[in-house]
Amino acid sequence: MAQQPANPLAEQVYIRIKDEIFDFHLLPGDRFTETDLSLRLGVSRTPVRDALYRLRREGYLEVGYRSGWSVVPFDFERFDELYDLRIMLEETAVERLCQVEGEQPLAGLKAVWLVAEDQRETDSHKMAALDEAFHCTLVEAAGNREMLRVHRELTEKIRIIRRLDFLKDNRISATYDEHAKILRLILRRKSTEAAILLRSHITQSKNEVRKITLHMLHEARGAMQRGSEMASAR
Amino acid sequence: MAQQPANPLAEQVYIRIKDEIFDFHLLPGDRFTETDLSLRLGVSRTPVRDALYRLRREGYLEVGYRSGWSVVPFDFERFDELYDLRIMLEETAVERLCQVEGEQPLAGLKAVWLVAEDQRETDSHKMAALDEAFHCTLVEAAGNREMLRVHRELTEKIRIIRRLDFLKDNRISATYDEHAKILRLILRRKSTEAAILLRSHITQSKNEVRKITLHMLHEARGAMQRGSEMASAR
DNA sequence: GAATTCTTATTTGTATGCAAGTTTGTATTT
DNA sequence: AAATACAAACTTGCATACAAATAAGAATTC
Repeated sequence: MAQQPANPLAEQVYIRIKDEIFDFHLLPGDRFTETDLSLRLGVSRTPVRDALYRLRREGYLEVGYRSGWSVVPFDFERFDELYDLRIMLEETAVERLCQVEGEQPLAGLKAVWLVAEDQRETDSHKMAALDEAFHCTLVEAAGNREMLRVHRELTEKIRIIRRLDFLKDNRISATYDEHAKILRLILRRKSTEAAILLRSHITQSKNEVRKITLHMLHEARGAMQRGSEMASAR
Repeated sequence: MAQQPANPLAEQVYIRIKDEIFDFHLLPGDRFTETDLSLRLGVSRTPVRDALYRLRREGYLEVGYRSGWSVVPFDFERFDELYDLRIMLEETAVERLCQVEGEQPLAGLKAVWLVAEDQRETDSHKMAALDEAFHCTLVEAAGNREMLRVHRELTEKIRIIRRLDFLKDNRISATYDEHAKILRLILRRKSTEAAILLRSHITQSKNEVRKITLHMLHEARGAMQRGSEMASAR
């Protein structure tokens, strides 16, 4: 019943390459060719090309005219701008949620974030996923599909550095506290306060990310790989 | 010196098909195949496919698994949501522009919009282009490239109906008046008033668009075609 | 006559072939 | 020894060939 994706192979290749970028197997600046990939993945160049061009349009890769592909280097200014866009989208979402009459569609969030301390998640990977889900749900509940689409794309693009944020565990508990506060404010329709808190919450993440240097990236690379080895070993 | 686009043929095909959609040569619901297009345009299926998949990702086309392509039908709710997204982006831009110290980078706009009545543009095509440029410039001047990118994509997506707005010529003079007011408010750093006026200005366009029925679309098709014939005949 | 099944033609997804242009390594020259 | 010129190998962009799945139509059955 689940309808087949448009071109299955290209989709798989897309996910695979993106994962390799996010797991820092493919590092910013790395160069490779279409033939490399098609041999390594065991498919022809056609689906590989489809996936590569998609990733190019999304800003992850660049291609030189007959001179190969490369992973685009990190651009921290761009991340800053994405965070600002994110603040704008989520603030708008929160304001709309506070104006909504009747029950707000945020029941799922309560079950995750309004829990006792010993119920909290500690794994940084899972925490990153929960954090994403929290913010996406806010935007989704606001009911504008285009804003949701933009927010989703944006979320994908900052995921690579957002994951690094949760490697410090004080960030995990801080996130729990702030999410809980924001959620309570929304449920009580304190629009302005919720928006202010949300803005400072995201700004904090943004500032944490600023501190991330290339040195930290390499440290993180190790952590990520150990993490995924552990994950795949169970 | 102008660097070659990544794949020239695919790019041309992309522009061509998009134009055909916007000029209502390809109507919502129309079906076609890759081979059709490749024969009609005289290129192979490869660049055609590249272009089609790009248009699909942008929401203009859909493809059935081994059963051909079709132009997606109009979704007026989606247009509404795009207009709301647009309001949010431009309001933010205006607020930022009012906070900027020193000279604002809006000199170009003054020359276009703060002119005597007899200097005003009357052609609906050119008017639509000027209107687009006005709003894009606002966002661009605010300095966030990601917001600008989203705004550009959005502008592309509503262009198809925005053009219809200026077929009524009272909309042209109203637009001139409102743009002039907004611009003056920004230059005088009246942030709140500028934002309010901008919001109502865009909302008006949004409401005009709501009135557009499929019947109007067909009328407009004639006008568009006559327009482009006249344009190409001189 | 209507519904159903099977066959055939159509359509996209994937693989491969070819050509134009770039890069890289080598040989030659100064 | 350094720089330059040249050639061969690569790399992408586009075209074409093939395969799998779908849709449409004809034949058949009730």
